[in-house]
Formats: sequence, structure tokens, C-alpha cells
Amino acid sequence: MKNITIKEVAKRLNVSISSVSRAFNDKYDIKKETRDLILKTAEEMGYHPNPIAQKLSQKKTFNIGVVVPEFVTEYYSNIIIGIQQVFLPKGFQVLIMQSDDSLIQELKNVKTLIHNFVDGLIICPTVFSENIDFYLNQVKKDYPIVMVNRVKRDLPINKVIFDHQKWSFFATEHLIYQGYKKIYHLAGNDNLTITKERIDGFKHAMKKHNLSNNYKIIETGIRIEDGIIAIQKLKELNDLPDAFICSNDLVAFGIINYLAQKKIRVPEDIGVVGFTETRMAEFMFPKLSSVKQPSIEMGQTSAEMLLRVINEEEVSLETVIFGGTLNIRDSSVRNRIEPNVEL
Amino acid sequence: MKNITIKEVAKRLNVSISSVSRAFNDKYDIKKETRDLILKTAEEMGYHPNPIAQKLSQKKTFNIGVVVPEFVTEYYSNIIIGIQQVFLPKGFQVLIMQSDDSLIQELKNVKTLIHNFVDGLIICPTVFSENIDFYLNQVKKDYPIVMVNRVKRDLPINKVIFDHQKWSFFATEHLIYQGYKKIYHLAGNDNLTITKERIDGFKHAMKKHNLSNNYKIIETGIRIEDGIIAIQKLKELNDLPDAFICSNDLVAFGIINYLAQKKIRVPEDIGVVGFTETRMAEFMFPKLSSVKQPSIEMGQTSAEMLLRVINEEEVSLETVIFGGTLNIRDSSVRNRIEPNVEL
DNA sequence: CTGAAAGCGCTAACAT
DNA sequence: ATGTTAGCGCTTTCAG
Repeated sequence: MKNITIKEVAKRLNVSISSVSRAFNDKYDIKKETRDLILKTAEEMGYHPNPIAQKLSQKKTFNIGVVVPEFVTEYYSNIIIGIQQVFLPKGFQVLIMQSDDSLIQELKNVKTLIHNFVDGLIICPTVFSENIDFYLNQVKKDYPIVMVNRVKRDLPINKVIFDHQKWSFFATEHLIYQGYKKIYHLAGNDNLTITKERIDGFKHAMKKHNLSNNYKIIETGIRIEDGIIAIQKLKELNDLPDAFICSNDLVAFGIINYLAQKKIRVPEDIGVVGFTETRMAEFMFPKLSSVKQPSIEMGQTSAEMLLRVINEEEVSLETVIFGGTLNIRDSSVRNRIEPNVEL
Repeated sequence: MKNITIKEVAKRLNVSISSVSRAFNDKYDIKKETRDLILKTAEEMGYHPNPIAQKLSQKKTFNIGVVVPEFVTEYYSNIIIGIQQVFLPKGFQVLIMQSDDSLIQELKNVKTLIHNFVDGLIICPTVFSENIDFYLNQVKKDYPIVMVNRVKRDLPINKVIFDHQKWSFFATEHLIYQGYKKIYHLAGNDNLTITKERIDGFKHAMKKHNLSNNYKIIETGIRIEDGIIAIQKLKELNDLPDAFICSNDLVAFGIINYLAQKKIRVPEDIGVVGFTETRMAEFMFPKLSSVKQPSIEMGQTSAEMLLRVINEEEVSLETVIFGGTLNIRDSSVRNRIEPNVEL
């Protein structure tokens, strides 16, 4: 597994190694013919510049680090895909680590990546937490960091987020337009800012339509079983609402399946809306209405932002807030005529 | 973002840089006290060895490359998780690339990784193909490669595979024991060796139970829609079987949902079994019987194998064949008494 | 336009 | 047990 080096190429052509280097970087003065000859010969010899050596002398690693809570759900996989789409063509390598939804692991990952001298970091935090202080501190030291998703709107850090409040509002209002009046919000983890934002949007919509006394907010979780547990409890208490707006599609899936077993009809008896749409939505029975987040685009945008931060001289502070799409399907439609959702 | 170097640590303590290096690698002779002092001071100064420089002088990159067809399904995400569990603690970085189910992209990815001098490669090929020749050639040049999943059993390369034939056989036999007689196999892509192996197992079971004239094998695909399209066609032809054994859980999900819409009961009228179990199986209605592959373990094993290949002097040729679990749930059970599946 | 040479931060022989 | 020094393969300044 011996590799050809710049020296060997130089020797073969009786030129200096600088010339070979120039040929490969072509930002330096070099005669066109010699460059072409060098490139051709190098090609023949199967030479490729050793990226490790390049990195050492350039003082840049051309590695960027990505930390996500997990990547077994589509959402973060898509974010990673978006990030790679931007960075790989630019010659950057993308090191991916997962925190397993653990704050401690997240901090470990970030530190590992920093010690490996990545040129920058994209962090999808597991929850809003004291880790943030560490990240802010790094930013103060000019370490390029972009955060994605679960980040407070007003945090002074470069970030890409989704407008949870607005789209929670839209989803709720959609249910109201469909004639559902008693609506329960099965919310995610209380510690998450996105949970709070969604609750705000939900309450706002209920209030706007004078249904403030007609709702409940139940901290539920984000797994299928969480949805099932929540609705079981409600059923036992004989406290089923007209409609559910769920923390995600998995929870909605749990609800729909439970209701099917109990022979309660969706959407006739109870309406259901998911969030952070997954491919499953389209294929449930009934098909699930859900809020789609442009996850790949969010990944791309965060990558472009990081690239800017890495290359820029002055410090900037950007926040990009994405909107999404409310995909109305069967699980929440019993009234075909509804005012258009204003986007 | 200036980093502290070994030199600065050395100067501060009036020792040589070799001593500092020794302290950090502690395989060299060094007095315990000086080592501790150096480590302590380094810690205070916030020094970490620059991995790029280490790599350059050690002629090893401590990077390994992983190429998967995609990672939006759980299967490959889990394989990646398993790989990381082995490599990260050993100080290796895991570079992940996806081929988007394209042979061309796969080859590109592999070449990119090789040119980046990864110490070894784990390839989950998209289909069996002419790329294989390239890989075999690399192996001949002593390039450490391990292949996972879609690989021919007898290919002379290090590999980790699943015994598709056997578990397809078990799944089929299970359906037969449940009294289903006319069984259709909705198979994956014809080009895949795993498809052929599963077909073999399927046929074998049907033959063993004298049902050789009672089956069909239909190339279907691996997405939910593929399942729906396939069953729609069968329904139009009025050619529904007693049971389906599907290429994966997504296809099975499509089948179950279609049948629900048509008010055809599962498992009473038609039985359904999936493959490569996903978390969804547990939560479908009815719950889906499926063959679980130990994907995380397969990832770990491939990583350990690669580590061995990287470190070993002599060339070895290993193949690990994994078995799985047939998780029998509701979608295929109408007869509670069934001979135990022999494992 | 090209070559020589310093240096990136570290490891590992080789001295002492 | 510790220091000196020659690389690792490349980029980039400086001479010419």
C-alpha cells in the first residue's frame, strides 16, 4: 500500500516539487505546458496529493464536524444529507457523531471534534441546556459553529431553525376549521424550546377562535408507545377530545392505531395531525396530515452558513428561520371546504 | 483560533519535545514524575496533540471509510452505529458516504475515500456489480476492505452477511404451519444476491411442504408504494394468495394498508410477513411478523474484522454469516400452536 | 516561470 | 531517562 509522493513525480520529470505542487494548485505561476505535462504524468503514475500533508501545511483540516442526537429517524438523516451535499463537492469531509440524546455524550462529541481540529461544527443539540454556555464560549473564541433545530430564537449564535410556533398555529387552526373544537396537544419534551414554541402557537390559535377553555396540553414524548400510553390514559378517564395535534408522526401513528383497535373512526370521530412529516404519513390508514419541515434544505443552509463563517473575516451573526408545509391528508379532513392556509 | 503546539509545552517546562511526545504516547521510556508533570501542564495550557501531524508522521490516517447505499432507513443507520461503537473509542474517525443507490456514485465514493488515504473501507454495496472487480483489485493490493450485506457468499473478500436463504425459509415455513398454502413472495430487486438467496429459501420451504405449484415470485421493490402497486395488480387479476412474504417491512406495510382499505382481514384472510424488521413492525395494526437482522451487531463485527485486517500482517479471508430472529406477531398468526422454529 | 528551502506539528531512531 | 534530529508530504516564500 505504498503511495506515490510528490517527490517521485518531480524526479520522474526532472522538475522541482514546487512545480508539481503548483501544477496541482494552479493558483501559482506555472507554464501551461509544464503544468499539463505534470498533471498527465501524475495521472499515469496514479499520484494524488496526500490530503493529510496538505492539511498540515495549510493549517486547515477541511474537516467539519456534525453532531446530531441520532440518525435513525429521517429528520436528522436528511439534515446530514443536506450538509454533505454542500461540503463534499468543496473537498470537505464531514465527520458525523451522534449523541444518543445524551447531553454528556453531546459535549464529549463536540470536544472530540474540536480536538481533532475540525474547521467548524454543526450542532443539532439534544436539548437546550448548560452545554450552550460551552458552545457560546467557543464562539467567543472565534470557533465556527452553527446550530440547527432545537435552539432558542434569541440565542446569539449562528443558527438554522424552524418556525414551530407558526406552523403549530396553522396546524391547530386547520383542525378548528374542520370543526374540531376540543383539541388536545400531545407535546414533546418540556425541556425543548421547540415544544414551548409549538405550545405557544397552539394556544394562540385556540385563543383566536375562542376555544381557550377547550384544550389540554399533555407532555407525551416522541415515540409510538408514548402516543399509545397517552391516549390509553385519556380513554380510561373518559376524556377523549375531538382532535389531537401530536409532537410527531410516530405519536400520531400510535394514536391512529389505538383508535383503530377501539373502532373509533379517524377523521370522523377524532381528527389527528402529526408534525415533522415522515414518509410514513402518506401511507398510514387514514393518511396522516402533518407539518413537513424542509430538512434537507435546512441541512444545506446550515452548511452554507458554516462555510461563510469559516471563510469570513468579520464575525457575523445569522439566523435563518424556515417555514414548512402543512400537508393536509385524510386524518384531519371532514370538511372539504376550508379557508386557504396563509403562508 | 491559534493552537498550542508540542513545542510550547516543551519550552514552558524546559524539556524536549520528545519528552512531551513520550508523555502523551507513554510507550517510550519516561520517568513517571516528568510524565505526570508534562500531562498536567499540557492540560492547563489546553494542549492536545494535533492529529493531522500525528497522522502524517505515523503514515496512518486513523480514518476509516464507510460507504452505504443510503441511511434514511434504520438498517444502514444501525450498521453505522455499530461501526462507530467499535472505531471511535480506538481513536479512529469514521467517514461516512452514501451512494444514493447508484453504482457510479458508489465507485466515486470509494475512490474519494481511498484518495483520502483512509486506513480501510467498509462497503455496503448498492447492488452486486462490476464495481466488485475494482474492489477485488484493491484487495489484491492489500487495501483493507470489508464488505457488508449484499455480497455473494463465495466472493473471495472479507465480508459480513446475513443468511437470507435460511431465514426466508423459516419465514415461509412459519406461514405454512399457520395453514397458509398459496403464498406469494414479493421479492426485491432481481439484481441483488440477497433477493436470489431469499427466493431460494422460499422455494425450498414450499417444495419441502409439497406446495411447489402454489406459489408466485413477483419482483416488487422495496418501497411502500411498490407493495401497493403489486397487490393492486393482483387484485385486478383476482389473484390474491393466502399469504405474502415481503421484501421488507415497508412493502408489508403497503400490503396491510391496502388490505385494510379493501376490508380484507389480516391475518384471518391473508397473512403477511416482512423482512429486515424495523421499529414500525411492532406498531402496525395488526402487528407485523418480520425477520429481524442484528444490524448493529453486523456493523460491529464488520468493524472488528476491518480492524483485524488493518493490523494483521498475513492476509486473511473471513466471512461471518449472521442469523436473525423471526419475530412472530399478529399479521401471520391464526393458529396458535406451531412447531418451534429451529434455529 | 522555476527551483531551493523553510516550516507545518508530530514520531521515532539514534545519541547521550 | 532524556535530548537531538531526521523525516512524514506538502505549501509557500524567497531568489533567481
